[in-house]
Amino acid sequence: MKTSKAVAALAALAQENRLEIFRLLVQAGPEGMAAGQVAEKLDLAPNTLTFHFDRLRFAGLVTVRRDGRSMIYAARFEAMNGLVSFLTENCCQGAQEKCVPVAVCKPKGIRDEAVSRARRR
Amino acid sequence: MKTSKAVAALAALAQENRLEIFRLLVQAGPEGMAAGQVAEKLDLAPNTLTFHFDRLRFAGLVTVRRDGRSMIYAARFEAMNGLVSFLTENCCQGAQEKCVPVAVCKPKGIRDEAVSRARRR
DNA sequence: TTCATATTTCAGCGAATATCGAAGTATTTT
DNA sequence: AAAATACTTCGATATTCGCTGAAATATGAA
Repeated sequence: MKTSKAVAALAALAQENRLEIFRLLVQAGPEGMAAGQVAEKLDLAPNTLTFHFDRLRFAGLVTVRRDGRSMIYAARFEAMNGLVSFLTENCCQGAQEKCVPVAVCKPKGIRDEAVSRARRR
Repeated sequence: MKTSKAVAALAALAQENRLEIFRLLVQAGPEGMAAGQVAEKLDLAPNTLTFHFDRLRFAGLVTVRRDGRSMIYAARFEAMNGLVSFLTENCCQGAQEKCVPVAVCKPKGIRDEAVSRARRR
């Protein structure tokens, strides 16, 4: 992962509301959640929410799809794992048995391919 | 970990120079690095570097100690691991065998106590 | 078609951020 | 004590950020 990409992701998460949005999506899993549900759970104005979703999306941390009149947002687990491995890269100076540099989270429905792609970067 | 603490850490890392500083310290290990060495490696003005170190320190991501006329900065691995586990909290919806929620990195010289303290939060 | 629901776009404003140059402080060397 | 080294503090500035309110767009229901 490039530094600038990591900075974008960290900046996107470095805001109280956005961090909660992202964590909600992480816990919701790969199927995601409708924007309206998120708005309700976190008590945010719809336009504010759009603003935050845009930033998360631009940073590569979430995806969207339309379902009827709702927009379904979902966390991109590869991005999250990639960020974690970037942060912890070479953190153990040889004590490899104690380190878990990649593939921190692999929820149901996420195939191995995405994880190994993140590992390669 | 509280959300506001995580936001502070993410904000501290959400800047190109600071992220590189932190990664350098992570790779340097628990003994840390003198400010001057960091300045040289990353080609940063000393005052700018102080500004960034202050933010990392305030966010709980690094520690300092004086050694002669040098200031030695070191990454706080518990903080890093705590942040990672906060981000990935409950990310696997029951597929626990595939998840590594805490203690991602435990370098030489970091005792177990610090890791288990992070786990408790 | 008309209305209701779900979300996005736009303009604007106060607050926070990153960097720079100049001056200040602490520690070691001479 | 004076000079050099290693950082830190201060003041100023241009940029970015997060929120609000009003209006617009897209889809579904009546």
